[in-house]
Amino acid sequence: MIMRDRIEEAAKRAFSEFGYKGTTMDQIARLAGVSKGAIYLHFPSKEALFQHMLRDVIAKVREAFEAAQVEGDDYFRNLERGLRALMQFRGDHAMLSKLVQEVRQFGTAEARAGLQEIEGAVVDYLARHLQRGVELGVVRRCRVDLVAFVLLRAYTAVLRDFSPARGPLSEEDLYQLFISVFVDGLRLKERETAAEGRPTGEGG
Amino acid sequence: MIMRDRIEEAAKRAFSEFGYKGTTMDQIARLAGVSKGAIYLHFPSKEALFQHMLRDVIAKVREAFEAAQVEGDDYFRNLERGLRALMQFRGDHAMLSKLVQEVRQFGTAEARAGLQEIEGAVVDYLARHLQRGVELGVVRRCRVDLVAFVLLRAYTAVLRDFSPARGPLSEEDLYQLFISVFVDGLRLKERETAAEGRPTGEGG
DNA sequence: CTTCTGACCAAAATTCTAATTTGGTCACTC
DNA sequence: GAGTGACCAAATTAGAATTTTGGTCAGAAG
Repeated sequence: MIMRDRIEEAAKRAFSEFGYKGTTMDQIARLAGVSKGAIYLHFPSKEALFQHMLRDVIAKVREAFEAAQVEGDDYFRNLERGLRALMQFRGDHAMLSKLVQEVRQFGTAEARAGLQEIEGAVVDYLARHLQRGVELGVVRRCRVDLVAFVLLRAYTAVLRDFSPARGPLSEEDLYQLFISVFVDGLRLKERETAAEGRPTGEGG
Repeated sequence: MIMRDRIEEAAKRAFSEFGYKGTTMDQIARLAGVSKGAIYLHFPSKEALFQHMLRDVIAKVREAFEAAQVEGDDYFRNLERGLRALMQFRGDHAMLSKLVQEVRQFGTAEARAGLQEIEGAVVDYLARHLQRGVELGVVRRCRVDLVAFVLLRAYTAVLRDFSPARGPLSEEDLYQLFISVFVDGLRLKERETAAEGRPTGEGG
């Protein structure tokens, strides 16, 4: 069983450095110090090996989210911290960021499908997290799958496309956005008017 | 000046049908019934002509948003109707949907830049709309540019990537998402607990 | 037997080159 | 001055030649 581990280790390194398309089975075999045929004793194809490695990534993503949770802290504070941890993870995890680059640069179908699979898993996980919030009575009843998807995409879009183009966002900016848009909602409640920092109530 | 109009009309038709890369200056000239040199009397390059046509699209997008507004109706109802109109517009407007397809299929740089320009203009427009809401006292104070960006991206993502993969969304689903996530916020307020449709307050 | 190897193959990707097409120009016509 | 279209360098395409790649399998190793 030591051989299988060596193959997985080599595959992880290769996919992380060269992406899906840029990695060859020969390369993995060489890196693992085994023959090419040996790989096929454990995995039926390059794509199967790749998808096996993706499962590792998915597990790690969850761990990153969970590691950001602080026991006893406010539900939404924890959720926001988790979302930020997910964003951080994308930059830190070599294989993930390589796949993102590969899709952008070459549009490799397998890499694209892989990222979609990861996103799907993360959305599922987030949805379950939200569902727990609903059952705890802190989150409004809603289509948690849809909300999870929107949260993830919103964070990704803001950090990837907004921030670089229109000036960087501080953690505080992001947290304020999260609270004011998603948590409290955009509608200004009557009783909040005075607290909004407007000195007088006179409106044009 | 009739000649310039003929050129613009031909350019619009050509870009709409063949995209940026697929359209040639000869083609536009033929379609407009003028010589190629004539085009260069009015536009310094293919790209300049293309960007001129984009300004038309941007104006039309705004009109589509405004046409969806109902005088006297609730601000957020109008906003949601406007967002849905923007989504509709993308599918209906030939040049816009062709550019989206071109970017997906070939990744043409000019088409990508064009779409970004349109998005930027729409976000600016939406941000001003939100700012008016803030001044009217119906929208919470916030970074309207960031919120406008998030709203547009959220709607696009849901309709383009969520809905096709996980079953279609009715207008009602979308409106509920909009209200519960963006307008009222995800946080369940104390007084709402009873109204949420849960018969008794007992929670496991 | 099972575990593993590496030469081998068809298919896919890449490279090289010739031929075509394209955006843009300009001497010329009207 | 407004408009034309032959013309050009540069970019794109076409397609054959070559290399690389995922996957196989007869046989070595244990």
